[in-house]
Amino acid sequence: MLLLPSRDRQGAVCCCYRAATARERFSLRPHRRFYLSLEDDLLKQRAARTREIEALGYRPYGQRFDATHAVPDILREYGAKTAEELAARVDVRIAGRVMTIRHMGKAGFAHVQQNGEKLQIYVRKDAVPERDFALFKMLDLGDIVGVDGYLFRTRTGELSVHVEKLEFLSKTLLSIPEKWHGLEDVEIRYRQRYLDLIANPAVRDVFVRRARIISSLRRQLESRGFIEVETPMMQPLYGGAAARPFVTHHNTLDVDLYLRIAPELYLKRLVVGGLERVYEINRNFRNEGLSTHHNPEFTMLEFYQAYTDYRGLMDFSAELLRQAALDANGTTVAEFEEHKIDFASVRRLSMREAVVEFWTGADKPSIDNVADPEWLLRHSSKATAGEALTDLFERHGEEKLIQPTIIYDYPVETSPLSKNKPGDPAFVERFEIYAGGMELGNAYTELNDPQEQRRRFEMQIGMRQRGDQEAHQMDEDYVRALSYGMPPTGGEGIGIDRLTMILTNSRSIRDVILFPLLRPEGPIDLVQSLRELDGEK
RNA sequence: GGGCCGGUAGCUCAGUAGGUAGAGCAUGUGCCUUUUAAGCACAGGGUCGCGGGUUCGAGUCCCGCCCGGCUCACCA
Repeated sequence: MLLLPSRDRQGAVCCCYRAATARERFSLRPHRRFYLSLEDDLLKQRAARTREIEALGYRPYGQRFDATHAVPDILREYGAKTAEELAARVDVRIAGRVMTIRHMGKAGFAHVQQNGEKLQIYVRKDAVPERDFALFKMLDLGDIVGVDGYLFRTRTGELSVHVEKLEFLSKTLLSIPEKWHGLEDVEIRYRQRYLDLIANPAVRDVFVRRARIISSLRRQLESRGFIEVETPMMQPLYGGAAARPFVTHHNTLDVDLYLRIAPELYLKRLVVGGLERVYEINRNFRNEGLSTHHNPEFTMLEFYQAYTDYRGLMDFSAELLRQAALDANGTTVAEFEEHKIDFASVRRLSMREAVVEFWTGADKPSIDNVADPEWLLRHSSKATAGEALTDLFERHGEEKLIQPTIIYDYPVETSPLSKNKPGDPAFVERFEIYAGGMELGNAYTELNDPQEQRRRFEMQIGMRQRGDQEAHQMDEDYVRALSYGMPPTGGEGIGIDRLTMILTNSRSIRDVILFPLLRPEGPIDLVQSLRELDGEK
């Protein structure tokens, strides 16, 4: 009886978590058919109306409709034209979803929405075939129609289509959200994103801008000779990041596989093979908590460029971000929460400098302090000086990095795949990009010495044996690939979701992912209602 | 996983002190040929997230559970 989620979760427990029998499930919901809820009522009305539409000779689920314009095109092209300018008749043929209807006896107005924008149509009895006016009178909010007519301005000045022919293209059986407040229930917005997109044009805009960001990055990489590749998402060994994986199973091979936590090790194998500039934009999966900044599947751009190093990537990253901001928003300045974040330039600080600069509280350290292992270990509970420095940076610096900032030179302990800094073996040539208080990207000069890589993996295995579940595993094939010689290479990953958050002023990562991960919803009960309607025909 | 907040009509929300469950939009019927949150009249629509308890009586108080949001922890 309830077609929308957000209530009656008990059934969900029953069917999803306890494997109840059909009889148990039925007995839990004994009242279901004794009530005639409003929504069942609406469903019945609309099913009946579907048959009436058919009786008038229209197909309730329509057919091809070749429009002359999309609604946004008309608004752009004719939005500024006066009534006099429109007097020279402009014929249009448009399609869209009916969002409002105002009937006035022998005439009426409606707004038709397409691609997130609305255009008013005016239907009067003496201007359309009799059958079309009968159809107009039985339209429901949410139906999809096509119209032929000409543009005019109403007495109140709104650009509208004076309809001469009405076509029916698709029936809605369920009610669309209310016109004034739209859809605000966050849970329904995420679960039924299609309703969110219909009701909230700003949501559509976020995803349009997300697409522009991705195509901007692709265009920039392609223009510099990078080629796009796809590497395995199901991997027998997972690696390239510190994270816990999702596990799955292949039946025929009878092997467990991991959903990748990063594509890194495969992309570098390709660099070994001579694909000197490669990139991949796709999903990573990490079996960890959810938050406003974390979704278990998220989109990363990773790219590798042979014969450069992390310094080269710093310059390139700054340009990539600047241009992506420009392509998404037409300006390098992004309004994010209460900040104006300017991607025109990117500040650079070493991690040690950042700890000093952003230190909160008394006894601010000196650069010499943060380079002193003993001092570091006194100020953190971590086991090694390197981990202590990272810990202090995360506690003091990270959230203050609002403007785009590169933090460089990381301790070796947390970076098993990066090349050492010459003359400072405790550090590696690595940087991360921060903006809006979030980590956006991570890059380094790739470690290409197979002996050193073997030692790093062994160090990680030691950490794993001491209980670090996220420490890297030994990947012997990767060491073998490096043993054939990988050119000196710089590699980088950029979190597309987070970049999109900043460039679309979205507080939560769920607002930039079309279908963020949620717990499965309870019974929907629509199929049963539809089955009953089918029987009543 | 911890803390805080929320779940009442299709949608957006009220709900007083524990005493017969409300509004606007949407829906149905009638009127209305340039309206625009169109208007007027009448009508229908609720397992108050689920279960248990206290009580003569629970949307309201207590306990447990489900779902969501924020936040902390972990992470990018």
